[in-house]
Amino acid sequence: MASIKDVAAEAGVSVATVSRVLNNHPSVSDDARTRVLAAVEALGYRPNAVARSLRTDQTRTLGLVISDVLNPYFTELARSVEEEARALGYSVIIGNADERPELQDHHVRTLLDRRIDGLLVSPTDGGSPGMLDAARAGTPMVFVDRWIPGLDVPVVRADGRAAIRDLVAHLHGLGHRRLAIIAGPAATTTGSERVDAFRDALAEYRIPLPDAYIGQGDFQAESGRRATEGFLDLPEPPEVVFATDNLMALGALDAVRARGLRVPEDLALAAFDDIRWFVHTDPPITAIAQPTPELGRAAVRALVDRIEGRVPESVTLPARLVVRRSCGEPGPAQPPVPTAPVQTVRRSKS
Amino acid sequence: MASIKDVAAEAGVSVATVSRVLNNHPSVSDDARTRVLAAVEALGYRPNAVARSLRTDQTRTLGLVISDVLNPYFTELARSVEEEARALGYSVIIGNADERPELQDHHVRTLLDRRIDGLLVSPTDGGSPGMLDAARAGTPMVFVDRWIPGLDVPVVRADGRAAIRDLVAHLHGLGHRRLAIIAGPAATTTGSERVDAFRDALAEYRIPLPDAYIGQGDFQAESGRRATEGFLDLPEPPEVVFATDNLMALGALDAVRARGLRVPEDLALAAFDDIRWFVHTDPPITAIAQPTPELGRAAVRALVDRIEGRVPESVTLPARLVVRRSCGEPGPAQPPVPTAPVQTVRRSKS
DNA sequence: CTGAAAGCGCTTACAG
DNA sequence: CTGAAAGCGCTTACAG
Repeated sequence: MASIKDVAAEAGVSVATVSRVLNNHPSVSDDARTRVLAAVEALGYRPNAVARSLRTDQTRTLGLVISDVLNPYFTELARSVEEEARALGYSVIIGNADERPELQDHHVRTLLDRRIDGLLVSPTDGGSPGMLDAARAGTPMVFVDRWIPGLDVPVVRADGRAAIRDLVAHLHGLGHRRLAIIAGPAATTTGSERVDAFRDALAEYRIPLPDAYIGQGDFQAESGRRATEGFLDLPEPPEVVFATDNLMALGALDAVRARGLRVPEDLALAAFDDIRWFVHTDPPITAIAQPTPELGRAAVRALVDRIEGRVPESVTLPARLVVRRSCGEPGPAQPPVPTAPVQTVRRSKS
Repeated sequence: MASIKDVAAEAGVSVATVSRVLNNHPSVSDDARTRVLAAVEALGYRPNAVARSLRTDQTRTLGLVISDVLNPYFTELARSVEEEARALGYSVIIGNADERPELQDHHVRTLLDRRIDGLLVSPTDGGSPGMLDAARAGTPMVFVDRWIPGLDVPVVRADGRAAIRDLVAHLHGLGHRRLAIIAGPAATTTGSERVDAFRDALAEYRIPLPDAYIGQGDFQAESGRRATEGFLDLPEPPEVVFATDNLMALGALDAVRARGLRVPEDLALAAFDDIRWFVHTDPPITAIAQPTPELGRAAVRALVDRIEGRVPESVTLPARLVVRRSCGEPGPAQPPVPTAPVQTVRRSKS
């Protein structure tokens, strides 16, 4: 592979001059510039980013550590992150933690070893050692979606409280009184917040949330299946299950189907996080949608602000309820529904 | 951030010695080793991967350029690639081409600038300039899923021909005679192969595949929607549509639903690529499943073989038909189906 | 405007 | 077993 030396030789100038034209330094004669460019072209020269990074102490690379690539929510997030980063002149390296703290730490460490300029994280837990070290070491960092309380790190996320209130109002209006939830890990903010918001909203209707109606999940499908089976085995099973992410909703569907039961007749279902397939599931699933691409973009902007010496801002965007048919909503006569118009309920004020 | 010099000073040895213990070089005294390790611990030292890469001329990093991260097939592929790479001591950087050749080239170039040790690609087209340059420049490379003919690059992929024959036999057995297909871009191998295989299989039943029954898609949902609308507008619409990837199948479902029609009564649907949601769609979708994780692993092994001086092998694995209910298969009385056992049809011999 | 030189943080023959 | 030194490919004061 041609190096800057080869280009310099070919152009008959010093490597300093080559470097200058490559970096658009103003003080280069037109003549030198022309010859360098010709040499670059002739040799198909491409600067070695590794050498440049070592010298300049910046990689123009962002690390993104997400909890699970197979979760469409995170995939969409990753995509918007890469897009915005590219627009700002950065590359992004994704690390998939698979909801495993040790794997998350592995990626944080690897990313730091590569001297990424900043780190975007949606932590898998309450704060693994590597994570905490990174934050304390002063690595530019921003949390997206999930975060770790008590750290001085900006957070970009969606607020689901209002949408969860809307959901509970919706379910109550449909006549449901026994409502259960499949929670994510309590160590994650989204794990605990969604349960809290759900409990608070139920309280407004004086409906309790007994422990038996709280299924402990880990944001993966299998845990949603298990939790749902647990609910169905109860002497008095719930009428509705609220799965706090789309994969656990998938698991819940698996469980219901495995018993030969039906949604929503035998058990209604709602999910946090909306995905395109929810329109076509049997039945279409009522869900809470996050403004995912906006979150990704805002997170990148905050991180780049921090990296480039500006003051980063935390951002909270509203989530919204999307009503479909999985909670026993009235609709066109069964079976299979034609055009199911998507109703959107705006978040209630405050 | 502590450098190797700091560690050397702290341990009272030269940087050479520090480097040796870090790289497990045998000739280091126990005493020196102990002191270096203690210094490393005390300073929380982590070697700078950028500097190491510059010096050793290897990054222990693989590039993976996929056509679309939002496609669950590629997400699953990416996950298994990262997993296998990690097991072999490599990191992977993913580039998402979004089915756009220029974006693909951008990523190939960026990855090469970073001096990745090898490149795994599922090309978006017949071969963008950057792609071709990389192959010719001698970058260790392996194609996964899609490939570019005429290049001396190993290919790891699934063979869908047998499964497509099985599918056509299945559809014919169900009484369907007017069969349409939504193709991917002709410039991609998977785009053209699936149509060819479909046409050949139809020919065995003396069923023609008129141009009007070939919808031109681009592997994205929107194109599946458009193609399906085109079919429905035909004076004699097809009885079945075979979408050659899962996103175009999603688009097809959107189109059918938008007209207030039903699958499979008004139009049957089958898809290439199986995803977990197909079990729960209305109706559950008959699809051709690829051994995706195995493909990812085999591709990494081939690439690492190539990088480490061994001889890489091309690998072709069979895809298989998974029969569900979207093609008018007989099943438990409508509506909503309880336990839908997944039948698997093994690939026919030859 | 231009070049010689230093230096980023490592690794690795080479000499002892 | 150990250290001094060269060098990977760049960038950037510094001097001219």
